[in-house]
Amino acid sequence: MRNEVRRLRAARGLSQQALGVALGVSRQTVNAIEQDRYDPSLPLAIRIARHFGLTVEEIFHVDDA
Amino acid sequence: MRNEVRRLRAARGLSQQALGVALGVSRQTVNAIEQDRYDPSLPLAIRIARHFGLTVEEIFHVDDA
DNA sequence: CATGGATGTAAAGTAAGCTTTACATCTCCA
DNA sequence: TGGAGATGTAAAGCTTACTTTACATCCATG
Repeated sequence: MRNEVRRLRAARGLSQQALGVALGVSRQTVNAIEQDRYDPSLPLAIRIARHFGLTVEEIFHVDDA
Repeated sequence: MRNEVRRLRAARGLSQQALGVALGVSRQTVNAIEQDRYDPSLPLAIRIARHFGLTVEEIFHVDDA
């Protein structure tokens, strides 16, 4: 799964740390998601989408199906 | 997190088994999600939403935030 | 130069998502 | 009546999501 998190975060001038705090996760988690090392849980994905005022599907793109 | 999976599945006359097959998961997984025993992973949530022609946010509702 | 902020990454541990196998209950229908 | 399909649930096992701690690198700026 690819995602737009890095782009959205950078566009707002936030650090990974700051975004992590806003989302209630560690900066390592933000980093891992941005680099596609793993997918966020569903509740975290929904919080991310809300944070950026977008839908989950606008931020997270399934490669295969 | 609450969700509309049972309602949507029943409206289409599908068994948990049939939905599981369509989604690529076991019927126990469908059952557990319908009963809020745990949240689906993000990729599974996206597949569910697609299956029903809805968005993730239309199907999965975060209680708290 | 050196200090600090931002990022990348790794290891160890816990919790959550999902599987298979198995059993129990209920309902419907031949 | 009894067999089948649908559902609920549990245990054991594997993988993934996330944490904390820790260290390394890269820039920018005093």
